[in-house]
Amino acid sequence: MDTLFPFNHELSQRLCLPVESPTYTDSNNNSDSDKTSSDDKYSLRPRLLRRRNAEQGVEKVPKTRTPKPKQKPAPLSKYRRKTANARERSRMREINQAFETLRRAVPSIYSTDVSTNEKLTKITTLRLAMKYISTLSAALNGPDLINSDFFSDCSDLDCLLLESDGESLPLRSDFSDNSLTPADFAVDFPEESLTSVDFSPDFTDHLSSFDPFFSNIS
DNA sequence: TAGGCCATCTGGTCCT
DNA sequence: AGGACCAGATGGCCTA
Repeated sequence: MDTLFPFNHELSQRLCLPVESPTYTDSNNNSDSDKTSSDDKYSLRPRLLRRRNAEQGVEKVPKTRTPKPKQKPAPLSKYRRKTANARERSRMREINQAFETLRRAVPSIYSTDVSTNEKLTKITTLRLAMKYISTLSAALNGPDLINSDFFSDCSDLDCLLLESDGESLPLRSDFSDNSLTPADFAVDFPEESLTSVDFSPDFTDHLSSFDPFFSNIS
């Protein structure tokens, strides 16, 4: 079994720590030694952490009396586990509904891959939305810019995604004047919610030529 | 068959 | 104490 923990074993020997042999239980039987949290798997043991911090010059935290080891809380009862799972499912459902709304909010010509009729993945949706918002913001700052961005430069989805990696999108600066809110781009919002944006008729026509969504804004 | 995407379960942590 | 949120693990489905 030690072979599964060569790192721990070697480390213990180097640091003259007592070697602990891990014990295993199945996931439904949470014994005290069944500590499979990310802490145990990915962080260093406290003593090793202190040593490394000292080597790196990290300010030493005054040692306080070590509290008694925390009692591991008992696993949830079957009932509470079930209700927690149900809540988690409904939380994920809400997130997915929000993704669906976002899919509809990005220009419809990009909301499906024409060749396969597949819906956008979550990550693709986010990237496209970032790009879309960025482009619209740029357009609001100067309508001339719109000709050189989202709608005309890229003729295919791959091109858009390459440009939508989120690395170079000036979103923060775009929204610094508070003239736009994310709600302004959501198709599910009533027209009244769009009043914070001052769209001139000419500019609205200009945008409508790219996306019918803007024909509703006047 | 490998890799991507997704839903679900689960345990940990934080907050009220 | 219980709920919300998060991230890891896992397995299913689909496509190249």
